[in-house]
Amino acid sequence: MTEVTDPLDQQVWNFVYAYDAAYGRAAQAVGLSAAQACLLEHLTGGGRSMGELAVELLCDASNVTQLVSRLEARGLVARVPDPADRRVKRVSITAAGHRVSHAVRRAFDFPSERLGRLTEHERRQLSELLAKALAPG
Amino acid sequence: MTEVTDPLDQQVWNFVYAYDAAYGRAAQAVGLSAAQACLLEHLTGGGRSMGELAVELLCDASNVTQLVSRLEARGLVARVPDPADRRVKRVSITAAGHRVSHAVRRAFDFPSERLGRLTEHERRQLSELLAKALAPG
DNA sequence: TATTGTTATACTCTATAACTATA
DNA sequence: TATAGTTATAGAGTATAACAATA
Repeated sequence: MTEVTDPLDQQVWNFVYAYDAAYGRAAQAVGLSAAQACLLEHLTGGGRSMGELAVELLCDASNVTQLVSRLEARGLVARVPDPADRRVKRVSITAAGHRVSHAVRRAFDFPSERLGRLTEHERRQLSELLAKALAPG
Repeated sequence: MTEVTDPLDQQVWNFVYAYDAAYGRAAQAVGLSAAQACLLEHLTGGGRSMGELAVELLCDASNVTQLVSRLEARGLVARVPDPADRRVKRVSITAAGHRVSHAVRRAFDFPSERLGRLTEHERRQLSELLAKALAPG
């Protein structure tokens, strides 16, 4: 039986495969799992509650509890009860967490090695194509 | 501290995030994990040895043993010793495995929902950009 | 002796259900 | 009573090291 796959679909698959592999290697080089690096990345834009993290990471709250606990044990994030509603825990990245997060970015060579091959014009083209594909609706 | 991220890098991150999430949902809809669906997908082009699968899936051979065992227990793949070298096990997809694999493809809506928004011209453009980014060397 | 694959083990990821604390 | 988060638990993904079978 022959599997008929659209050539572009296959290319996108390969692209995502390479991207994911590169990100996993970058996280591993710094001693993190991809899930841990991803959570840390989400905190670089500012603190989040546990529930917000669960929504952003598309996973269950109980999973966030464990991920945060492991990162907290390594001093990369801190959990602080929200004064306004003491059920809520605000998670923030520590200075050490920032250093590790930056190290992941430096080790993540996909953007520079792959996207860096494109000219400015090509990058703008790609940006417009991705925007159209991802647009809501 | 402000995180400065190139807009294209961010878009590519979002694109890959959406792609991975969509693939995970497609696999789950058929009762497979993403890793299992991925392994099955790799067999649709023909049989592989355990070692070949480990190389293609970028993981350890002991991991392939477990993934294949679970798929075999559900009748989706078959393990046959290679007559020429009886250390080697050839893994092939069964008829049931093909049906499940096709179901994953049908449930995987990212290509149609997202890439399908692009015109033929845009798809060709995207194909060329990805080819340039992924070219070996 | 070298190679292919498996087993034993351990850790992480992930979800469900039951629980605690707070609102 | 409802909500935020945790704990207990279980299944799956993953790797390392030790092992068996074959070459």
